[in-house]
Amino acid sequence: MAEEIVENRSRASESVALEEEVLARWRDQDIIRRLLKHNKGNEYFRFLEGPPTANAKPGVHHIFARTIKDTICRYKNMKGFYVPRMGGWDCHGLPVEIAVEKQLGIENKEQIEEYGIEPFIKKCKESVFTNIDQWSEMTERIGYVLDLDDPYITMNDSYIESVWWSLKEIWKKGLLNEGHTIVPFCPRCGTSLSSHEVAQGYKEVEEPSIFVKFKVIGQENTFILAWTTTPWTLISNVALAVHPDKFYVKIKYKEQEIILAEERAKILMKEENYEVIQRMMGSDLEGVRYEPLFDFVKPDKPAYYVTTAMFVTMEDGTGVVHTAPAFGEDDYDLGVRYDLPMVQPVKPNGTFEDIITPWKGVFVKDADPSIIKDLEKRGLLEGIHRYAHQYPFCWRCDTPLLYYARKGVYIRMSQLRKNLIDNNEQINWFPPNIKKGRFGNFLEEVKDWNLSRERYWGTPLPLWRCECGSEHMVGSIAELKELSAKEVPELHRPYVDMITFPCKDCGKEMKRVEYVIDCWYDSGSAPIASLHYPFENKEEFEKQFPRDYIAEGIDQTRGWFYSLLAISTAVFDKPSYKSVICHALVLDGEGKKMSKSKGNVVDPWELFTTDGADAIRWYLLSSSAPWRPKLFSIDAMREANRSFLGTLRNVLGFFKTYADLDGYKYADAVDPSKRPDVDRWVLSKLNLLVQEVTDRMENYDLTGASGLLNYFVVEDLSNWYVRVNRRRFWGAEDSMEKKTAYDSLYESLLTVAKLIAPFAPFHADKVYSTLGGELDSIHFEPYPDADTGLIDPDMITKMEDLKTVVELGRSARGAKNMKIRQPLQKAVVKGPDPFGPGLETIIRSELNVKDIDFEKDLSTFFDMTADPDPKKLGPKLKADSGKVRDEIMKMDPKQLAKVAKETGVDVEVNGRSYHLGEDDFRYHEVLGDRWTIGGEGGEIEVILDLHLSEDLKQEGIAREVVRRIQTMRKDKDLEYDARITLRISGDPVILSGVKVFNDYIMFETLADVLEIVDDAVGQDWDIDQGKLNILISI
RNA sequence: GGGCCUGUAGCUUAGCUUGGUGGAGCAUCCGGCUGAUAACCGGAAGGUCCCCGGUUCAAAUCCGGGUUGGCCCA
Repeated sequence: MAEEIVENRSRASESVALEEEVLARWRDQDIIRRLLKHNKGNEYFRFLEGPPTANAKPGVHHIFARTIKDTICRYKNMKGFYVPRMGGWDCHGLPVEIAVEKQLGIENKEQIEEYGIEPFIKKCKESVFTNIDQWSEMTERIGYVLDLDDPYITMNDSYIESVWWSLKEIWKKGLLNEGHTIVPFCPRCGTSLSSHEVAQGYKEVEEPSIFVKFKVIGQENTFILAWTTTPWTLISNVALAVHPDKFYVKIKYKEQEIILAEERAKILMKEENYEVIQRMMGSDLEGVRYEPLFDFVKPDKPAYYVTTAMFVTMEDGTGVVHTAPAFGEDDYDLGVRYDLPMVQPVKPNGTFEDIITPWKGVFVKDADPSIIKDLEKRGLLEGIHRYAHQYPFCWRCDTPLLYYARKGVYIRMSQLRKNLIDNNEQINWFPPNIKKGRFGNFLEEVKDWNLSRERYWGTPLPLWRCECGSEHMVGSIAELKELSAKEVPELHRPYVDMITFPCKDCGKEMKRVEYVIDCWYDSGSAPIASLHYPFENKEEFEKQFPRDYIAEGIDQTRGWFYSLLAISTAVFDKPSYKSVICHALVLDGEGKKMSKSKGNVVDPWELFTTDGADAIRWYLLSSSAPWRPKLFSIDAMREANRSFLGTLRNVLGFFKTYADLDGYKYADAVDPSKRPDVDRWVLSKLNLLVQEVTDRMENYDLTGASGLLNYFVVEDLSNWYVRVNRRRFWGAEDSMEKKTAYDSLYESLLTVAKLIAPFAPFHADKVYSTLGGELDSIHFEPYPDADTGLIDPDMITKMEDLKTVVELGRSARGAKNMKIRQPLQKAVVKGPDPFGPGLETIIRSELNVKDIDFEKDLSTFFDMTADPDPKKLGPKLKADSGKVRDEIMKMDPKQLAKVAKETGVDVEVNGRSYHLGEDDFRYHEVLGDRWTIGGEGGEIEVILDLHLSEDLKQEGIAREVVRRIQTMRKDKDLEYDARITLRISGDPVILSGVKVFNDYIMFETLADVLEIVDDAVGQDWDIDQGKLNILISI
């Protein structure tokens, strides 16, 4: 076990050493910066980096995202495109504020104001880049080509200025409004929460839910029954809502007449007796007026009547929903539709206003029991139930959240719904189902975008307002300067709040509306603001819009993917990106989310020092499609490293070992048509690979491409081409065989290196430099083009058949326990046409046979056998059949078949004699004892001749001896080309083999002398054929 | 609570669009090969294709319900 770990380490550290060497070279030669300019002047491939927040450490999932981005961009760069890759940092937002609050030991807005906005945002600014060094180092270490020298930074004034410009564009189109929105609000912290924060705080709670009776005006003793889980909102009730298309009933119940939904009546009243007086549609109830439950607040608009709404469900309650527009989103929307008054008698700290005399100053939820009691006393309560449901709590202080109507500024995205959907049509989604599914569905129901945040650290909303109601949206720094005639030190709060200017309508002072904006708007503006458009880079912006490609986690569907599309639709009515890869999260080995509290987080830095970046990159891209969740297993990653990168390094090592010995340089390559069949095969496969990989890459199919590359490197190149051609590299003298082998292997390695360069940039560059690449880095090379003229489909088919033949031959040997080291005389192959002398050599050496025959019919190798057919014997012989059968089975089955066919068989049992004819037997074909078969019954069959002549036996011994000598050479760490002297003693049978194959043994083991002695004093060996002792000296 | 995705050998996964005897790799065991490779080759063993129901001559595959894990939303 311990050994295994050491092995894995050393294997992995080979990778790390290689990468560190390449990294050092990249640093020396400034490769990354040069790549950023590579192909400048050519056509653009327009990529956009989604800005991470640099105040948290990068994790494995960030490496995943960056690998996906980098691989596509590197590919396009090699394909000849100029690929600008500007880095970006997302700086604003509540998470930053919260981090600073923690640092300062404060936790609400009052405390921030006490501390001072100016020092507070200074702290925010500092905190933003807490971990920027880690991000930069990670980016460099994984080889992500990204411009970190000149990134876009969402908190810079130039960036903010472009954001302001876009907001003014939207404002000019009349798409920016102020109005109420219902927001989740923590009464204790005094702030609304972002949806992300709310999502963290859902808990299952059990609360009282009550059935309340609303007295109908103008109908004696008649009530509408409604249901609520928040009794405290009844004080703010202004309407009831019913479903327009459902049936409602008026029933007689306990001497009163009650109106509720028919479906609900059946469920709620099933144990009781009630009589239906009247049946009607919900829409029939619209406009019915009722008496308010409470009269603390006098509404300023008509209220207290029945409305209709589609959101009313029959899942629970009575099918009648009590409506308080100030305290629920559905309620609010309904209020807008019916122009209902907004009754809001609750203070921001969650207590009732003084006008609610009985409960003034009481926290609303605490007032519930007493409100219930009050209703009960007045006979308006019909029942109380315990009701369990999910309710949000403040994730920081555990206070139940309240939904409040708050004023806010929003973009009317609902008005742009059709544009969003049309623009989405032009986007190429990976995986494709996101387009119509998750994202498309979201667009179908898109809501207005609540842009405003009552916070401090964010892009300030550039809206100034005068008390006369006049508004002005500022679209640039220059405009602000001109209006105010003041210098603006920076665009953040509180500085920007101090800027005022006279109202053009009334001359009074205009003040900024003190919101900052949602930070998703910041990052969604990146295509515009990263270039400081339209103040600078107009031409560059036009060249880069829309972007060709972005890639982020699937959690960004309603985040960045949406904000990008929303802003470009609102400003330009165009999508801002054409293709997008949504990748899934990286989970731990058990499929659980990685989190610090679970302690299952994989530290990227550890992986960099143990396994290296290419291993992580390759594993993440090749294991499954990017949108499949990655169950990150270090073992699986090591396996990917071992099998792919390890094999590649090894093939390269093999090439280098012999190329150095022979002083081989790639020059004057032999024309492929003049190379051996096996070379033309590998070049066929290579060029096919180029074609197929390119096809996958063009379709953003990184996993498909990596699978093809893996197969070629491991199976075709290493396990087949190198394996079957090893001897061509060993030969001492220069030959055409050898030259072409080098040429073909060199070309294969170089092309493969270029193909994998986007995936495993370090290994690719190492292969390139080892092969003597001319440029400073492989990454400046063009991506290979397939030479389709070299693709020979017949050759590919032939080789597939040949491999099958070898496989079946080995299987045939295995069936009879015949070692491959023992040469056999003949293989007989059925199925394919002859392969030709070149390829047949491969079969001869792989199967260790002297001859190969191709036959159409193998029946001559089979003998006919027979056994009695029990179905025939039974009916004929009855009780004796078993005994007759036993008797016949004593005979040789081959002889039996012959006799049965010729004369029939006579048997005597218990004194009775029987004659069995030809038809009483079943016949079988069995292979003769001399042969062994692989693939019997298949399309291709291989038969091997097991007969061993004296010669073959002796050669078998010779090969055993060679094998032992080679093992000893290896153990002694001899140089590959070291010459040796051999002294061998042993059993006579062994020595006779050695004598006959003296020259062969010397040639194979690079021996200058081979002496047979009486008693060699080297190593003892015990092989199948006998014992021997071998002494090697130099 | 809702929407989307997901579940296949001990582990990682292919197959699902278009129904027809589930296929790899790793790990295990037996055997073989080896002067590039702790690699490789032959063989064995290992499956409730998450569960239940439906459609069908036939379901891993299509449909419905449930469930696991994930994401998004509430």
